[in-house]
Amino acid sequence: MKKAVGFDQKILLHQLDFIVKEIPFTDNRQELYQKLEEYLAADIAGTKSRLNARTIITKIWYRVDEEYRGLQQEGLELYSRLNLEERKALHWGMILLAYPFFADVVKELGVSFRLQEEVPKIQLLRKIKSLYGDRRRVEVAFDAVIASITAWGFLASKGNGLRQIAGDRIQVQTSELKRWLAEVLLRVLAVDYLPVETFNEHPVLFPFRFYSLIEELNCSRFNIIRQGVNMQVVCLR
DNA sequence: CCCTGCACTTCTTCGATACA
DNA sequence: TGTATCGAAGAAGTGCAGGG
Repeated sequence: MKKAVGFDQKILLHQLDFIVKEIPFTDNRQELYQKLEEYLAADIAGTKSRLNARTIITKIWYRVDEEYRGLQQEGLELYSRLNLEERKALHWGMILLAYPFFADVVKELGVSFRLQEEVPKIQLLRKIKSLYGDRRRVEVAFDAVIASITAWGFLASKGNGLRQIAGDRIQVQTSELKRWLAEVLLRVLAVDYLPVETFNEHPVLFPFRFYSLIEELNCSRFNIIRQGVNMQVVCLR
């Protein structure tokens, strides 16, 4: 059982913002890597660590899997029209697609936060290790994910516990973003359909909240199917 | 002392180029 | 046109320093 983890460095939002802004103005890979290298030099002193961070950042937004190219393009276009908070949701979605490890960690966080306000870090790590193996690597990556989410303002550490920053669930209002995130969720979970309520409550998206999602999903992109008396299911067309 | 975060080293994969 | 080779980039593994 050796699943890839990959996400092993703390990543900051402004670094992700940077690459999103640069991609449209950059012709080739080398040029982009060069720009990113210079930009990261301000944050990260060690050469190798900087390369690691660059690897992660480019995997999220630039070296996107073939099957997610559409979502990537759409994301890049959406970016400039969103406010700071909603941009976080955009980055979040792209990371979920790029790093299953990240998705697993935030899912466990989301699940735990449903039950309790504060989650012991050790307990969470144990759970992740059960999925990825008991390796030092898993610890390093786990910390990287936690540190990143904390830096983005979603988490606070308190002793050995992690708590969600209360009342700070980001409201996703932009219609296109709601649809975009809905598709991301379907892809990340690798399912064809989901009950409507699930979108708002899914642990993988625990820092975000959608309003009046049903209207948004009633569009050319999705099919809404009624199942039984009061169950509606959403699937991609 | 140990834990945490950062950095360095090693192994693997991928892609470009050259040559048959 | 197909394949061998080589270098660059990615991912994992290991080491180490600083702070509690």
